[in-house]
Amino acid sequence: MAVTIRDVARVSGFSVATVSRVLNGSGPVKDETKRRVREVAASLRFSPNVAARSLSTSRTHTLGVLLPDLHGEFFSEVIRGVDQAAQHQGYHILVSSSHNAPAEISAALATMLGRVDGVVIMSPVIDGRTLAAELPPSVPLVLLNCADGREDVDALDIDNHGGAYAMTRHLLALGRQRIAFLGGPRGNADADARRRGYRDALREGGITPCDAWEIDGDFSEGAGIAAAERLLAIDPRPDALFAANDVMAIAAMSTLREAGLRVPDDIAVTGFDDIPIARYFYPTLTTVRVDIAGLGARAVRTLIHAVGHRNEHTRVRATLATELVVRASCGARVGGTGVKLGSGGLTLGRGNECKTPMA
Amino acid sequence: MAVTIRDVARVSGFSVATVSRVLNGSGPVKDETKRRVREVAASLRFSPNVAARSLSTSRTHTLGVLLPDLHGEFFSEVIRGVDQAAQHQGYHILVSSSHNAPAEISAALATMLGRVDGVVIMSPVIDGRTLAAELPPSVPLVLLNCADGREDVDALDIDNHGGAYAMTRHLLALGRQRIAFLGGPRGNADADARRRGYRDALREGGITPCDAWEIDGDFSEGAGIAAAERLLAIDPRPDALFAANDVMAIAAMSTLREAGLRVPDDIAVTGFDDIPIARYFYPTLTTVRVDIAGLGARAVRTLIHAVGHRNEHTRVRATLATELVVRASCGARVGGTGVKLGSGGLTLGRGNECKTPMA
DNA sequence: CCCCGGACTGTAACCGTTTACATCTGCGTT
DNA sequence: AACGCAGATGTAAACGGTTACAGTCCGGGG
Repeated sequence: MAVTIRDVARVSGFSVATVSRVLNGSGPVKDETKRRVREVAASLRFSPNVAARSLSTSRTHTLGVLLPDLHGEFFSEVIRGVDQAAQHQGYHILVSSSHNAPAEISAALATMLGRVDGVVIMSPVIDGRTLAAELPPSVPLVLLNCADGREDVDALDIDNHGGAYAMTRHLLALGRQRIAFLGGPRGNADADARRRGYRDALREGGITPCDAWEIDGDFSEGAGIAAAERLLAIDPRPDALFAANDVMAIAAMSTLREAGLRVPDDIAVTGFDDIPIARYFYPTLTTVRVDIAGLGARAVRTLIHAVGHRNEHTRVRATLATELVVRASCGARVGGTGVKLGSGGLTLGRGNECKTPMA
Repeated sequence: MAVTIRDVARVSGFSVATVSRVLNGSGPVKDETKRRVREVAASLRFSPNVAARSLSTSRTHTLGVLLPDLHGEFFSEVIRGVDQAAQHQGYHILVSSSHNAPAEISAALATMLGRVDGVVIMSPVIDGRTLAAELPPSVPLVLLNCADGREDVDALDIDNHGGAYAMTRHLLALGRQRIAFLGGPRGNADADARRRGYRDALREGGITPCDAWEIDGDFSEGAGIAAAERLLAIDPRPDALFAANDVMAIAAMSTLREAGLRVPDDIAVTGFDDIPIARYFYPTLTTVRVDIAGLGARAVRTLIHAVGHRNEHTRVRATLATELVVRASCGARVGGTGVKLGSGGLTLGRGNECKTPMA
């Protein structure tokens, strides 16, 4: 039915080997022959059968992307970065989400196995060792935001600790004394690192972290609301709330305002991620910017490099910088007139880029 | 290197045909044989080679998803719905985005062609005929939110017109006289239908749509800001702004408040989409709810049905209902005390589900 | 003149499944 | 006893590429 390489060979008068060589640029072929073969291939609208090709080369030119979830802008940004980089290098991406339990990841990986040349896994809740063990060592793997990875797999994450540390220091510098923290789920690598950054900054500022100021959340709007309600009951009330992501910060801020508090006068509220909407909220949200799409793109570049080297490359372990974005919700008086709405805010700090190639 | 079906055959003492039959549940096989084969397959950790299988069956168990963009929650919701439904039916999804020009779509389709059993394309800016022509008629195709599709392809969209109509009627019912509309890009199917809904409702309310009240946007935050600034210069100033999506509505609302206007007292602002954050904004945003994930899921079900019937099925053409969600930003006094924050709002209207199976 | 090597091309063996067709049972019918 | 039939299994031919290996041709060095 479809036109095959044999048809091209027959019509052009050359053998399938020559046609293949022309189309793949492998082996020496006379210019005149190339021209003729290409001409015939084009006129027959020949397009090589992908399955046949990957059967004989055992390459799929496809990368797998496993995400825990797809809610919110965070994960779509990951995909965006991944897709852009993959497309740029001629790769396709197979996306699979809703994997939180090891068993689910394991099943997803199993069905992906022959379909992809490598896998990017983002899984803040499962440790890297467990994940790496699910995959044959020949399959390249890049871990994103994953705790406790093995040394023999590539791993990228963002500077959660540095970002949270900078934010907390910033609030302290503004004179806030009682800074509450609304965290993510315990055991989530991102959430835990942000919590540590918060605590370290407090201690450095001479304040002992206290349990009453730390509220557990789950990165959802609902958690933001619940946290705000709980905050209103604490006496003395904290004068700042640092939420581990923007979504919770925004929901909490709404709830606090609804209850009659002024933000930032009565209480400062800040977030983490810098989702696009953060700067359009009222008051505009002070937060920590994270280049999520950049993280995804970098993961793909790392993965394709690994694929090209048959997974026998030097492993990469890198932490991407985060950036403090100061807007109105923290109460900083930027330039004496407040923050111009719609601007990106003022960059006050920057995490460290640390890249450690492994031996 | 890897274990093949021949290994399983050899070890179990049966032929490859029998092994294949057992593993695929095709053809009659003695129970004892089944047991033995499964046992051996499991012990050897046999996993069939995907490429070989699709070479001989010409099925990939993979669906392609083409999106124009990946910014914002809208598209990630599409993917979420698609992924969920696909996973549920044992299919994988190949995602590709950033396709706005016909040439880009065409190229993306070409590289996808042998890798997928069917394609979902969301492309509000390119008409359905052009898209359908890019694909051989044997490849199942489902169009999402696409204008002017051919009758021989499945097409789903959402009731943009009905939603916009309901919103505009609602604003009129609240006594707003001068309702401005912030649209999407001209030529975008969603945007155009929402604009028509707005105009039709105005006319029905005895008001002649006027150009001065219609502002062109592009669904971005920047467009919301620009529109708000332009609105402030109009005399007499409109007493309501209906934006064609939530992102623009939120940005516009921020800008208007920044300029000293009270929302909704001085001007009502409403949106479209009901993104999760809409109910946490201050004031909470009145908008039109759209079940985007549901749209994606339905697209996949339709596509898999088409794949199963070799694309010789009865074509589906359906419009998914939208729902007016009344919160605070429109100035409605729900229950006399305002809208409870965090609630889903009050459902006042519902678009019509219309499903027209084609002959 | 012979031989060698490099450029070019062809033949055919793989890659690992599925499946049409053939074969071989055993059993019930006529 | 011959036959038909259905169930169980095996054989081998696809599927459509890539590529190792084997030519063939030609020019230059010995």
